[in-house]
Amino acid sequence: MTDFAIKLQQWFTVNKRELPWRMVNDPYKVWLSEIILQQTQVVQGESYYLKFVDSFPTVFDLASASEDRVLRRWQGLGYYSRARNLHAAAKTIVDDYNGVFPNTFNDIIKLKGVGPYTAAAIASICFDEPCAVVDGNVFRFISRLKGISTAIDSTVGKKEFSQIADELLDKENAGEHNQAMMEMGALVCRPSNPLCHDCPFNTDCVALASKQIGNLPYKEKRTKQRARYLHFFLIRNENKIVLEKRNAKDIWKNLYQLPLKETRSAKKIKSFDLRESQPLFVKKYKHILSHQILYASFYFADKSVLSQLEGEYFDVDLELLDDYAFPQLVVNFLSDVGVVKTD
DNA sequence: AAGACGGGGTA
DNA sequence: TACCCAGTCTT
Repeated sequence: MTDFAIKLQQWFTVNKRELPWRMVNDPYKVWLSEIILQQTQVVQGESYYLKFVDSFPTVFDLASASEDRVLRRWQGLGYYSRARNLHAAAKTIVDDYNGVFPNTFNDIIKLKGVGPYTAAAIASICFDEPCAVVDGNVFRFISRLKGISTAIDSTVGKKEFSQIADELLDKENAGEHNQAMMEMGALVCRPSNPLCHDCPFNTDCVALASKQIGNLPYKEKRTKQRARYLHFFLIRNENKIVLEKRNAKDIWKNLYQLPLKETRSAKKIKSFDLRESQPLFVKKYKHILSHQILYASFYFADKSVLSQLEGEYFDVDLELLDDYAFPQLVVNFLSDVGVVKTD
């Protein structure tokens, strides 16, 4: 065991957070937590984890549930392919593994939605396989500790950081070591205002000595956003409203929404002939996603507007809206006009 | 190799 | 604003 690994695990023993998925090393629950925490902070994912464990205590419960029910539990968390893949993988585990979670990195990574990070996390935490995890926390911690400015979003960077993580790994305690690496990145070696004064490695840190903390890790790509203009129609009759399901390869796949007309610009809706149904403007929202800025308008309308739209529409009783997963944008609107209560 | 994919938080 | 988050999949 290296001095680094000893110091790291001593720090972890004292400072680790009590998180619900750390109570037991049930691979089903560890898997669930890892999928939920992809690109998601612990504070945001924790309540979803508890909801999932409560709704689907075992992989059999998850596999036998409908996709609608799984997506509804995921509502508001984003990156919904995670939920769809989670559901598909649960079926694989039940059908191909008799419900017994695969126990090697090479089998685990075959599951839908499981990549190198998640496979290493599960294999090390649950099955003591010596695989080093490399997530955003580990990239940051290593790049600063070693003073490495290779882009973390490049192919060579991924290889380089992964190799260093392998060298640092305590192979006898891979699961604890990996969690300690990530916890360091999350609690001490934070993106901004890292706690270098309290860091057990501050005398070893290359970036700290060279005043490069603020410049590391280095990333070369920056995401570009495009604008979209969405016009939703709230069509209400009696105690029902009209919905449609999103099926396209696009954001929010397999979620539900109000009847939608998308236009190329903010003004195009004016050429959209709505006179007969006399829609009443209600509310505008600007909704920010990683790659898109959504300018959304919501209108009250009646059923005649549907003849001017293309889509498969159906009525749903207001009492049953809880069974459908909606994009957060739609949840915000329905909540603001009192059609639904927020959970 | 580069984009797409959500939503919330920080400075 | 810009960047980040216990990343993965598609093109």
